[in-house]
Amino acid sequence: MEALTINEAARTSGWSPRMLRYIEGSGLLELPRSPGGYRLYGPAQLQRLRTLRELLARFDVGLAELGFARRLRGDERLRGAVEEWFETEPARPEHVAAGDWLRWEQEKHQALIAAAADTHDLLEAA
Amino acid sequence: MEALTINEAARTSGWSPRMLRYIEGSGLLELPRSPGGYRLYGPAQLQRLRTLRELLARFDVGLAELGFARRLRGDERLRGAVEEWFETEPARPEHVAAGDWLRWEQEKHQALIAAAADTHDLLEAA
DNA sequence: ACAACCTTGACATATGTATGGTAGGGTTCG
DNA sequence: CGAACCCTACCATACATATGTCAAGGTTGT
Repeated sequence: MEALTINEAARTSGWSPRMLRYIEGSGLLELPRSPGGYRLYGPAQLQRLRTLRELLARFDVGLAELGFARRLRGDERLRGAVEEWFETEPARPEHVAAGDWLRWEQEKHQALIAAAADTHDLLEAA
Repeated sequence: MEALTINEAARTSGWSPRMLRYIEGSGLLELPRSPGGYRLYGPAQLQRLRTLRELLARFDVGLAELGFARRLRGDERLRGAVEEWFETEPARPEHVAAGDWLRWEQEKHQALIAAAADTHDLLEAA
């Protein structure tokens, strides 16, 4: 046996066996299995588990959040949508006159104008 | 009044007033306030709220996850650490001999070698 | 074969996320 | 001024995350 089984891996990685299974289930770590189905932890996996621990502790991040980061990396469209959302400048220049405000906003992202129609109405009514 | 107050914004954005406050608190949306402290929703904010809704629904993402994406964008070091973690190739080439396996791993990321010492011992003992 | 270890699945709990209320007290604006 | 609306601060709930533990049954290695 060249690789460690789950309890040995737990001792050397700092995670509990329970969490090692949980982490695998979360998709953050792929593990080879023995013919009988035992999870096998080699140096590569152990290293990842240790750095994972360090990473989560150092930045106070959760496994779920890392899972989302993973999604972001893998899903081009998700990443694009998120990027686009953040890129939309939320700051309103103070020197824009109240009357020009709406137009100024609408000119920024034509693709989003449609949904803004009712807002326009509501604003007019106010 | 050129901007909407929270209940009006709720009606046009699809979020409940409660959630509008929650979203502001989550840091995903900054809002100007009236002199008396009322949250003010202009077209920019309303647009963002609508696209936010769309984004979360379309990809089944939560506000907390978006919050993490925000952190990733803003925190260079976090992003680097996460990137590095994911970049570490978890795949082990099958043609690496058992004896060379550890060395092969260790050569990959020198900064991480220290923590691997006990693993080495455990592996030797096995 | 047998002791020691692993697997999956289920139950349990503490904390966090996402929402909805309510109460006491200020703000707006006609 | 007064009705209508907003604010902050709680309480409450349903589901998710993170973890522990236990039971019934299969795997390993000597």
